[in-house]
Amino acid sequence: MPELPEVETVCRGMDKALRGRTIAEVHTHREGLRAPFPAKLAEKLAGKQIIHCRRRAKYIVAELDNGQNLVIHLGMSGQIFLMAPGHIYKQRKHDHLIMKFDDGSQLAFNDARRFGIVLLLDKSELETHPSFRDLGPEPLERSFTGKKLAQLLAGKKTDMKAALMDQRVVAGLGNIYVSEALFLAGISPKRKAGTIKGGEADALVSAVKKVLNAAIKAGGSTLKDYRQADGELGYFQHRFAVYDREGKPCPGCTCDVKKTRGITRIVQGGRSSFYCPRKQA
DNA sequence: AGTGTCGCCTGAATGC
DNA sequence: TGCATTCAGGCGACAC
Repeated sequence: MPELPEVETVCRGMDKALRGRTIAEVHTHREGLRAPFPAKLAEKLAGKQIIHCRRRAKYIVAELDNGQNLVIHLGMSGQIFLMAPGHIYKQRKHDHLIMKFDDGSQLAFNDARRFGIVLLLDKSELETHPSFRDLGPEPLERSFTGKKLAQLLAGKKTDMKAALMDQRVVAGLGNIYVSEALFLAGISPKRKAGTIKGGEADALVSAVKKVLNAAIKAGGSTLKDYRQADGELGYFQHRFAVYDREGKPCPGCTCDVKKTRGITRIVQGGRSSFYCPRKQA
């Protein structure tokens, strides 16, 4: 379940390992994932140099020296394995795309559930492609303020859970960090989105930035030795306040959890939300 | 246009 | 032990 912090961590690892590298060979082991791989992907990538790797929403964007961009979305279960030069590559189950580089580095895109996607886009398409066109603001940018969020939520009848999951409102949040941010801001996932404004909007934006930055920091510390061994990127240990903690006390809890039953799980739009009904109004 | 629901896919966890 | 069922969820497709 890679969300913004996990994708950011993967991008940083890829950038460090692959910036300036030239793609030597590409192999695909099936037709595609959620969508077919771009036609003649291996041919189109061979010989191109990677200028840098960056993130937009939950997409990894590797800019190539011909103006094209290799775009990877990890979906639900996608993982990137980076292997240092000299590492003997052993194919794992669900390794769907392999890239080899001029210095002997290798990258494997592994995705058990195949919800991931691979695109090859021109620079201009990073604005116009359906996957990018409607994306909302990056939550960690300065321009993402309480005022901005309140504008985006104005008039919305959906609940806050759905609103923050909507990539058109803000880009990069998923099920985990929506629960975490709403808890930190003291806002119920059931609140109608259009009612969030002023101080609450400010608090929510601060909470979003705080949970994302903390998670990125946690991910960064796991990156240290990523080029050793198999170089798995994308998942790291991170302690959550409410996510997947049904029935447990929330941080700073003073309740009698036996009576209050602690953190509550509800289903919204077919997805679990975790929250504290006593702290989140 | 905005909102809500479904299905894609596999593996881990759970139930009988 | 083994088989079946449930659940996880990003996101596009679709219905209303």
